[in-house]
Parts: sequence; structure tokens; C-alpha cells
Amino acid sequence: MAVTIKDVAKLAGVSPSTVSRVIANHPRISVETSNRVREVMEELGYHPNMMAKSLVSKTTRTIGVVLPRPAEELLLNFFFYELIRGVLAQLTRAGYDLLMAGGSNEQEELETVTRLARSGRVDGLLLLYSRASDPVIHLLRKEKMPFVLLGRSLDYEDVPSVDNDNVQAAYDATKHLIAQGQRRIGFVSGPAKLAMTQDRMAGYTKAITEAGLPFKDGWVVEGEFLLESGYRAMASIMSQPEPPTALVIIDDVVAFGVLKGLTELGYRIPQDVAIVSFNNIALTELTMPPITSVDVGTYQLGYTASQMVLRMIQQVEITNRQIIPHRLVVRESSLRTLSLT
Amino acid sequence: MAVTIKDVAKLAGVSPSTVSRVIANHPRISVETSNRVREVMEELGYHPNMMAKSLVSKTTRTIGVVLPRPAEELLLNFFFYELIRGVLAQLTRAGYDLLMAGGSNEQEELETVTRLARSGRVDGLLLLYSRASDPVIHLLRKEKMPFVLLGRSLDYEDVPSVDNDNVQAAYDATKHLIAQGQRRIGFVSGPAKLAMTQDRMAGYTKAITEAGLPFKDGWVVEGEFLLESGYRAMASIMSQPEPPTALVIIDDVVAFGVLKGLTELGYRIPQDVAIVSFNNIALTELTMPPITSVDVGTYQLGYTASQMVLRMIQQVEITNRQIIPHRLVVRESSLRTLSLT
DNA sequence: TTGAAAGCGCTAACAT
DNA sequence: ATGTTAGCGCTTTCAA
Repeated sequence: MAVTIKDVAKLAGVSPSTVSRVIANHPRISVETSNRVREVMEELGYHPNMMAKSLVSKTTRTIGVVLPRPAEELLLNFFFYELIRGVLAQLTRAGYDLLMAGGSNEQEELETVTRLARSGRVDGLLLLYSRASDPVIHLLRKEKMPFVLLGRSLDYEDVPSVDNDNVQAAYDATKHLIAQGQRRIGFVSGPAKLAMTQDRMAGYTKAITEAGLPFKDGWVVEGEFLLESGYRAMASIMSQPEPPTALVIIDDVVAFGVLKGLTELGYRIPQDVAIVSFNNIALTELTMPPITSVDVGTYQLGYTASQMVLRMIQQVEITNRQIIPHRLVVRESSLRTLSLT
Repeated sequence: MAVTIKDVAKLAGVSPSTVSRVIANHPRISVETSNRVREVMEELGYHPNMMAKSLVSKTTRTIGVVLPRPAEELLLNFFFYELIRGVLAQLTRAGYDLLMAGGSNEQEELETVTRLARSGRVDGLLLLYSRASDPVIHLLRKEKMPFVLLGRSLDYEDVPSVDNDNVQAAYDATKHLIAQGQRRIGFVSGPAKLAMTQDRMAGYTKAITEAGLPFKDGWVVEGEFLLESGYRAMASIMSQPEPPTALVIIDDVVAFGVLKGLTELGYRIPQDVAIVSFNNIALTELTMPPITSVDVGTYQLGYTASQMVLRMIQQVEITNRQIIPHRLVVRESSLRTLSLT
């Protein structure tokens, strides 16, 4: 049987409540008693039972992260892991733990969230991006459970969220290609119902339109955040009479697939097709050629989001929508004038 | 205030214990009552308070994963994420949650484990590989906390663990290079105190020795599981009078660094230097050239380890040491006779 | 400054 | 088949 507050109390010759006060750093406790109690705690290797503590305090010092269904299927992958690093760094600093919970489809995901919210297992929740008409958000608001969205809600303007300016990011990326002299620029997209996808699409369209460049439906392909998705997209997009000579790609992993596809089809990059993608994961600089990518500050996203839920829990005033700055990291894959080294 | 068992009891016109029994699917409860209670639970949106439940049952339906310090520093990365996928898949199936906790150094890591073990927050623990004389293992045994090691303990033979046969894996990888006609084979290693490193080193040495090939100290470089580590290793290893013409590399990410380093130094792969590495992460097939890698069944490792802790918790008899099979995935980077396509 | 007592939401004997 | 009661380990009034 684990050592409890009573054991400590008995050995220190005080009451359980005194021990409790020592733990809580209650002001009105004599230094003397405090020290003695601490010694005993040390001696006995006492650690407070979190369950009992949580039961009375209604607080768990735990933040839940709800994995989007596709995470189970490989998905965002490196991006995701980097995000978790940021989350974990901040939570650990603040003395919070991270509870990861999934669900293998939208239905299960909602059930998981309901359970976490109502069972009192977590003090707050991190949502890993949202899709159109998300019932999860509706639920959490009703339950008054603090949560932060990584991404943006399409339904509610005022949901606490940490995001990039994805419109601007895609605009910048596309502009970069235009500045390289590209005129036929396509877009390899992600799932259409994600806000992120929509925003990047919007930025792409805006840049194209502003520059007076042609926009062709056939140059835009929708897919998943998977390598295969990018790979397959090339078969269709490049088989058109006038294929694009440059591509903006929704995600680095997809870009890897694109790279593979283009190479197999005999296109040289960037000479025949220039590419730019998003997230700037570590491996973008290792492919042949290295890939130009928009660094979205992944670690920062996770770090900031965690900070935000913690603030909400502590009832600190927060800005409802935080934007993490992005920056284009230019590498070989997008440069038109390139001598073959 | 959240809805409790009492609220349900009152509205259903029964006692709290009856409600409790309904939740637990107690056999001796009338179908009638059971249904009525369930209806009320549904109506009220009742979810049992996990803290209260845990307090009395001394069980949390949560498994903790302790992150190795370097995980915070990028490290194993893709390998790690794939592992977590496996863990999560199994735990979710079993209705368990995953608690992730870190520490930024060995000291903090030990404290985290102590806290988790003693505070009753988890029913079991997954340890992400062990180093020589690991105090964590000692502690957990003393506390009688169920845990499974991913990897192998250097101190204890009988620690429940899931691992690969890393000696054999490295032996196979090295043999493959030898079969390709390689005679001067080096080894880009990881942190020497990890069991995994030692095992792979042993397999490499065994293959070399058996084949009567030379073993040179200068051909073995110790490093971290980082891209930079592989990159830097090339500067030293290739500047020797007689540099190796083939390399066995401890991890794919390190191999990426090696690839980068070799390419910059003007070596062609595999013509000038052939390479083989471990883990077979998705991107090994995307580099130029694609990298031959030993698939260690990463997802399986995580899945099996979780299954094992769960069994231990349920007091089911387990095999103390499970070996996940590996297999060499041959790609261009290790093939000697290669026409330039 | 400290102790006694009640109670957080639930389960599990022990009754009936 | 169901209700009553005690208690899990802790915090928190209320007294002293």
C-alpha cells in the first residue's frame, strides 16, 4: 500500500490537515513544523495521490490532445510530431501532463472528447485543427471546457485558436514562383473541408489572379496529406495538354510524393517543374533537389497553443486568435535559373 | 456542476449503488431497472467521474509513456512517431488512454517516473529504451509498477521488454554489403551506452570478423541520432588514408546526414560508398538514391509493448522478452553493380 | 498555528 | 435484486 498523508502525519506527530497545508505551502504554518513534515515526506518517499487530489480540487493538471482521425493513418506525421514537441515542452515547464486520446473515425473522436470533457480527466483540451461544421467545438463550448484549436474554425469566429496566416503564406509561396518567372502554376491541395486547405487555396488563387495569370481547374488537385496522394496527383495533372510548370503543394510529405512522381515521369526539378510546399520539415533539405518550403513555426504553434489553454484554465485574459509568423525558406526546387552543379 | 451518480439515482428512483452496478454491468440487476437507469444517464449526459472511480478502484485506465530526454531534441523522430502510433492503436482498442510525460534530462526523467509511479496516475508505464545502469528500472521494480521496456536492459536479463534482434539485424545488414563485394566496411554508430547501439555494433563486428575482413577503429564513429551527427561523421571518416567504401549506419535520420555529407564531399552513392541503415522510415525511399534500410517493425514494436503492459496489469502471464522480426529492404544505396539510369 | 470533521464521487461489503 | 454504510486520500471550513 502506498504511503498516504496519514502515514506522514502520524510519523511527524501532526494531523493530516497540517501535512496537507505543508504541501500546499499554506502561509500560516510554522517553519518548524513545515520542515519536520517535509523531512518525513522525504523519508517515506511520499507523493500525493493525484486521484484524491483531483477529486476534491476538480483539477487534474493534465491537458488532453485529441488526435485527428487521420493521424492514425500516418498523416501529418513529422509536422505533427514537431507540434507535440512544442506542446510537451510548454506543458512540462508548467508542471502539466499530456493525455493523448484518439478515435478511429469522426464518431469515435466525438465520443472521446465527450468522455474527456465530462469525466473530469483533463483541465483543458487541444484540438488539432478543425473541419467544417465541427460538432466537437459545439460540444466543448456547451461543456465550458477550456480548449484551443490549432488551426481555425470555419463555423465560429471567436474560438480560441492558434494558427498561421495561411492565406498570406500561400500567397507568398505563389508570389515567389511568379517572381521566378513562372506563369503556369498549379496547386496540389489537401482535404477541401479543412480550413487550412481552404486558406492556402485562397492565397494561391489571390496571387494568381493579381498577377493576371491563368487559373485552370485541371491544375488544381485535391488529395490527402499523404505521400501517395502527391504521387498520384502527378499522373493526372501532368497528363494534360498544357501541364503547369510550377506547383504549390499543401504539405511537405505530399511534396515528397510529387517529387517522386515527377522524377519517374522524367521531369527535372526545378528546370521542368518548380515546386514550393509547406511546413518545412527537416527532410525538405535532404531531397534531390532540396525543397523550398514555408516554415510555419510548427514548434511555436504547439508551444503557443499549450500556453493559451493554460492561461484559459487560470482564467487569464487571452487573445482569441494568435497568428504564428511564417517564412519562406527558399531552396533549389523553386529556382528557375539554376546551373547544373 | 457536473452530473453525478446521485443525480442519476434520484431521477431514476434508485440508490446510487444501483446506478454504480448498472455501470459495472453487475449480473444481479433487473433488466428493467438497468434500462431505466441507462435512459436517465443518457438523458442527463452522465459520465462517471474518473477521479472518483480511480480513487476507489486504484486503477486509472491510463498508460504512461516516458520520453527519453533526447526525444525533446528531435531525435528518433519518425521512428518514434511510428512507435507511438502503434502504442495508441492498441491502447485505444483496449479503452486505455496515453499519458505522455517528459523530462529535459536524466534527473528530471527519473523524477517524472517517480511521480507517475507513486501518485497513482497510471496503471503501467512504457519506457522508450534503456541505457546502462538505468535507475528508472530499479525504481519501478521496487514500486511494483508494471512496465515494459522498448529495447533491452543492460543490467537485468528478466525485464519485460519488446525488442528487435539487433545483433542479427546488423549482422544481416553487414552481410548484405559483403555479398555486394564490399571489403572495407565502416560503422556510423549511436550513443555507446544504449543497448541498441551496442547490439548493432556487435552484429556488425561479427559479420566483419566472420568474413575475415579488416576492422579498423577509424572506420567506426560514435554519434547521436541526429542528422548533423551523420553529416559530421563523414568529414572524419572519409579523410583517412584508406576510407571505407561502405557504411552501416545506426539510424535512417543519421543516414540522411551521411548522404548529405558524402554528396558534398563528391562521393557517389552507391558507386563510391554504399550505405545501409536501420528503421526503414518512409522517407528512405525518397532520397537520392533511395536508402537500403532494415525494417524493424516499428509500429509492431509499439503495438506489442502496449499489449504487454496491459497483460501485466491484468496479471496475465507474459513472455518476458518479445522479439519483433526485422527484414532488410534493399534499395539502390547499397547495390554495387548499378547502371546509371 | 493547528486539529477535527465533513465531503468530493464513486465502489464494495453487508444487509435485507 | 436493491439499499445502507463505510471509506478511498485528500482539502477545507470551522473551532480552538
